Amino acid sequence: MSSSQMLKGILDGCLLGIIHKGETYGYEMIEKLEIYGFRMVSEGSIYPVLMRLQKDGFVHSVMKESPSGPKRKYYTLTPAGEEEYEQFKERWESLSHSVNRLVKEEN
Amino acid sequence: MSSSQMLKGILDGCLLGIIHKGETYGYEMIEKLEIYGFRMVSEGSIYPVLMRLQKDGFVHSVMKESPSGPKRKYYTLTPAGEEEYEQFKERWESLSHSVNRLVKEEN
DNA sequence: CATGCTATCTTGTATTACAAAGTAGCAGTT
DNA sequence: AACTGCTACTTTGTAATACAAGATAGCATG
Repeated sequence: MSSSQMLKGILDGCLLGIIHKGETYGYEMIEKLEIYGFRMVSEGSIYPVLMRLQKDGFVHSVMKESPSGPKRKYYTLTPAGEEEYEQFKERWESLSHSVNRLVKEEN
Repeated sequence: MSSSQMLKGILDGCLLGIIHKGETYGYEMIEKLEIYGFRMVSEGSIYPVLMRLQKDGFVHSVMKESPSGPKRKYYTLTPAGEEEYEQFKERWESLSHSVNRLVKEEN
């Protein structure tokens, strides 16, 4: 039972959420996740997720020049991605309420 | 991205929580999970978890007669199990706050 | 030209939820 | 007695997926 196991099935929804807030690229998403409090989400975790999201038609990507450094792959949500994000939020609401009822219940 | 993936790393903590509330057995835990709102957590999910928890020394089990039906394996938390449950709650707090910041943030 | 930061991708591994199937006890009905 | 359905636990195989580790490469600064 580790923290990383708890991320399963949540990470992809969180990435949809971050892209939903505005076009962004992989490397920057890692920094944003850290700001939200996610500890040590590594590149090896998110790049495969981004590719899966694209394969499933939830995101669209464009290569753009960086003002300094290598090119960046910027992601945006497709309509299907917006819909998927809405569904993720509902699933998260349901799950987190269940866990909180259990964990915070007095007795 | 399915609901079942979101359970990963959470189910074992929830089982610790249910046992923490009082001695109980596998079949009954499934019913209790349903009451808390967990949808369709099947036997094939929880029995392997219970065996892992026992192997790791977090729970102790005793076979007892049922007033009707086959014998039941009743579980209780060991001190290490109580400690593990406390740590799970902290990890859950941290993770759920991070996700909620992301998901509920206005922008 | 060497170092370090930025940026992406790939491979292999470990974890784990779950479907499916099996075993078996007991109660009530036919 | 045989059948049906509920209770109760176990095992096997599969699919999903987070992540470590490593590879590749552009750019800037000293």
